[in-house]
Amino acid sequence: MDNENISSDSCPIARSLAFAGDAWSILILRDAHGGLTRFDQFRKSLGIAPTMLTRRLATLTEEGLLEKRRYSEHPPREEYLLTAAGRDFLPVLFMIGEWGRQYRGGGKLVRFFDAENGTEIKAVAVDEVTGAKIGTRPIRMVMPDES
Amino acid sequence: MDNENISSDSCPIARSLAFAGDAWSILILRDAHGGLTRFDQFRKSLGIAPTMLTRRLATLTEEGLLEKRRYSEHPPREEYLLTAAGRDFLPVLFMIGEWGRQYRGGGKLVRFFDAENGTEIKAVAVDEVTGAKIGTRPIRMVMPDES
DNA sequence: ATCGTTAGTTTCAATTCGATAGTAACACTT
DNA sequence: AAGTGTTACTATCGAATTGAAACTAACGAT
Repeated sequence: MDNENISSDSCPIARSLAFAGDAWSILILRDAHGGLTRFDQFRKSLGIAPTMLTRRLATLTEEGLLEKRRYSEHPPREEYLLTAAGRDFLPVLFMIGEWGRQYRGGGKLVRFFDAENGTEIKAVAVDEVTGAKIGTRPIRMVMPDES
Repeated sequence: MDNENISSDSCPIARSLAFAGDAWSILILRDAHGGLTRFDQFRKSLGIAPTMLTRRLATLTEEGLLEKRRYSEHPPREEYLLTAAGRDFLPVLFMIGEWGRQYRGGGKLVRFFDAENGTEIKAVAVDEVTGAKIGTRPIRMVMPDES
């Protein structure tokens, strides 16, 4: 998909997708948010081929969503921790999840609760300024000028 | 990525990704939200190979995010319109965009404004119940029981 | 000394992707 | 009437990516 050109695109969605535009990366991020840090934990959780996992972890690390930390010198062992950029991906995960819950919700699904007051979390995207749900008010798109 | 098994997964994220887990699909959805409806509009906007586009449009249609509508009988011509499920994908697009804006924001970016009051839209994900931003409060995950 | 664990690499076949060219069904122009 | 343009594709084929399986390195435990 020629990620080089897309990264210089003026669309922030395209730019995000240039690195995390595949399902494995997003699933790795999901698991990282769930607390997994190690190669084998990801491998077992995802059933991913080790070649894929190596490459995806490397990309996510290069792109600054994960960072490698050595947790043992002998033998040398690394674990992968979320960076701030990786943690800030959580809202994306929740919105993807919310869509899936609504439109692919058959059978049993994992559920998330607010740990403090016990209510089930229902993620919605709102405009921080108006407080309105995204999609409920007309939107005007402004292209950057060429200057 | 064996979408069959993943669709029966208990994770709503995995289920969403089983169909829209590739960058082209998401970009098509983005353009559909931007008002594009026809094959050639998508092709030119995305620079996608027609083979890919045919396949992606077919998948998105099968999965119920787009619907095909005949807009001309002679010659037979179809256009692709967003369904309710497709429109409800907008929050996902906005959150992906917001992440890109924050972490891949160099250079000029498209911007979105509330058409009514002119303020720039800043999409944030919140828990509809508590009103708190997603990620600012501890979360408890509950697996579905096996019964 | 052998087994198990962790984090990979190597190899290779199968699938998918992307680019290019071609097709079908018309409308429009000359 | 013939040629050109538009739209929505399909066909073909080489290149790149993916997935499965086996193997390796560096230990620690028994």
